[in-house]
Amino acid sequence: MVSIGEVARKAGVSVGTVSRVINRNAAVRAEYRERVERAVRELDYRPNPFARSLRRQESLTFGLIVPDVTYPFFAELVKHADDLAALRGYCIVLGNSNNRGDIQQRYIDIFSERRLDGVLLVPSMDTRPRDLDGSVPVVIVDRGLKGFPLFASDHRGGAETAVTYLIRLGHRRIACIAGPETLTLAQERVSGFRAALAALPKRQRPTGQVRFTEFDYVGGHNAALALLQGPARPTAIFANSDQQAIGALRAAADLGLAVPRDVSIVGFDDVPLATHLAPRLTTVRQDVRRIADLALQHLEKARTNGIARRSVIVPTVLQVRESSGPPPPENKQ
Amino acid sequence: MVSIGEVARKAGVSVGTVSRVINRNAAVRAEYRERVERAVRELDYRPNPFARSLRRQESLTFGLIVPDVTYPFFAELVKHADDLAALRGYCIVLGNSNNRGDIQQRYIDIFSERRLDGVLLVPSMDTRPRDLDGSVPVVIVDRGLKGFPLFASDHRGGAETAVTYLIRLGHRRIACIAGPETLTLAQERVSGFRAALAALPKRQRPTGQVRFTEFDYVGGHNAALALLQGPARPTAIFANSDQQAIGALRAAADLGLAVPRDVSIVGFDDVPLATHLAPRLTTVRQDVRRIADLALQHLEKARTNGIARRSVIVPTVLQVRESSGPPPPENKQ
DNA sequence: ATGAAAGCGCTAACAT
DNA sequence: ATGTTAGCGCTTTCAT
Repeated sequence: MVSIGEVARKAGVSVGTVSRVINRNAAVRAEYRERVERAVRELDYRPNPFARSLRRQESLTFGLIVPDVTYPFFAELVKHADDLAALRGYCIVLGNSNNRGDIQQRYIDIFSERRLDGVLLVPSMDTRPRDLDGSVPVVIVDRGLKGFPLFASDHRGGAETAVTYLIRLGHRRIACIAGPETLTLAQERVSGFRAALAALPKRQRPTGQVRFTEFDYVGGHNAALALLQGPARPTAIFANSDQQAIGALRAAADLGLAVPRDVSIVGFDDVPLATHLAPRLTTVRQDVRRIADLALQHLEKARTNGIARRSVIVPTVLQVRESSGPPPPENKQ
Repeated sequence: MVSIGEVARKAGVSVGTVSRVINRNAAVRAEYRERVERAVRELDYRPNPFARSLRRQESLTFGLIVPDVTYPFFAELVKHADDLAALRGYCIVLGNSNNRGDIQQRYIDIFSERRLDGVLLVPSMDTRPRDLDGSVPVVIVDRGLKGFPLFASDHRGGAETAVTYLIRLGHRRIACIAGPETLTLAQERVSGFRAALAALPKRQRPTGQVRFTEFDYVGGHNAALALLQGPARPTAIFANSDQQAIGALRAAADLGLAVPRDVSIVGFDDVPLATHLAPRLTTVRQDVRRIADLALQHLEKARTNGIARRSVIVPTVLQVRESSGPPPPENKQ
């Protein structure tokens, strides 16, 4: 590996000058600059990042901790974060917490030991990380820890819009498959769900059963099975993730129910898969890229300005597709 | 940030001794060791990783470049790689090449500039990376560049098994939705497909149309649409990814065809989603975790032994589920 | 077994 | 505008 000293010698200048040329931040005589650039090229010189980080106290690296990359929504988040970070000259090191608080904590520790410049944290369900105002700046993304500033979608508003849409369609028995009860994210979507129901006059107010469960396929499948086999079968299900919605689709198929003829299903996230199912999924679109961008931006400024003190809420958009429609005739009011 | 010097002072020993205690690789008098350990604890000392990397010439970090994390198979790979790397004390920095050769190349460059200890590369479709025997050890995973050593599944064998199974079921018009023609991976699966067909005596040899396309939902959807609307509609489709198979499922639904009654569909990968669709997907299971493990293991040894010279092939297992069955009666032979 | 000190490769402050 | 040099924090050799 060629060092800055060798470049300096070859170019016939001092290491200081070479450094100035490389970092383009100081005036260097044109002739020297060229000599240095040529030497760099000929020796194929790459500055040693460890030395630079040691000196500058920065790693040009962010950590990203997600509950599970194999959930399509998080995969999307990872993809955008990676892309946007690269645009800014940063790398992303990944931490897959597997929905476990202890693993999440381990990654926070590792990332702060490694002196990353910041961490994007999508908290896994069960634990509030200690040490959040420790050595590494942390920004919470997607789902809030109660009371912590957050970069996320308007979960409540998105849910309310979706359910209002179902009500307008004529549904009066609407169920909600929510996320794990411990997550504020789930609470917020449920509260949007309830708000939509509450908007109707009391006497025709729809009934709204809620089931809290995992955000994944299995959670949605089981919850929908229970709902659809229970008393007063709902004519519409509002699931809090597309994965749950897919599980619900599967449950409907299991029971010989057609979607949307017998039951309407609405999801949340609008992952790519949503448009490739039969039927295509009606769902609440989150602007993941924008969320990632804002969070990254914030992290980049964090060293100078300190960490976020206020939450940033990004709007969602309902995508109406085939999996929702009017309720069966006998249920119309 | 507390430095090793401060620890040494507090413990009343030299920095050398502190270093020896931290790295547990040298004999240190028990009394000193304890004094050092206490000082470390009380000061909450964490060795500076940049200084260590600078000295040791290692980063304890691997890069992982995938065509697209949002493809469930790659998400799975990333998850396992992350987990297994953490077990070994390594971190994974991600590079999402977006199926583009130029971005892939950019990540290879970035990763070697950053002096990562190794790179796991799942090549994107169109470009052979230059500089493969450059500064950073690279291991190719999943899909081969012609002539390069590779850690991957037995693509050919997996395909052959799947198609043989369809033939045994009685299918005689079997089509193959393959990956992009430029990938050896696709070629190998097609060759397995053809080998299975060729095993039958000439006069009853099934016809086997092949369509090369993207590995994603859209590719599968379009290919299946064309296949199912073409002359001599196949009674079974062997798709080269679960995503393609899902697209094919959608195509069948579009055309009012029931699966598996009118057409059987088989996928490849066995991503988690495969068991959560209606109908559940028959598919070829890849042992992603094992592949990731072997590749990582190899990378860890690479610095001493040099990079792989031979490919490692991991067996696959056919998972029979609901999306496949005997052909419609009128097609039985 | 331990301390002293060189040196990894760079940046930035200082002197000219 | 440029060269010289201290020092970032660690590991490791060398002496003892």
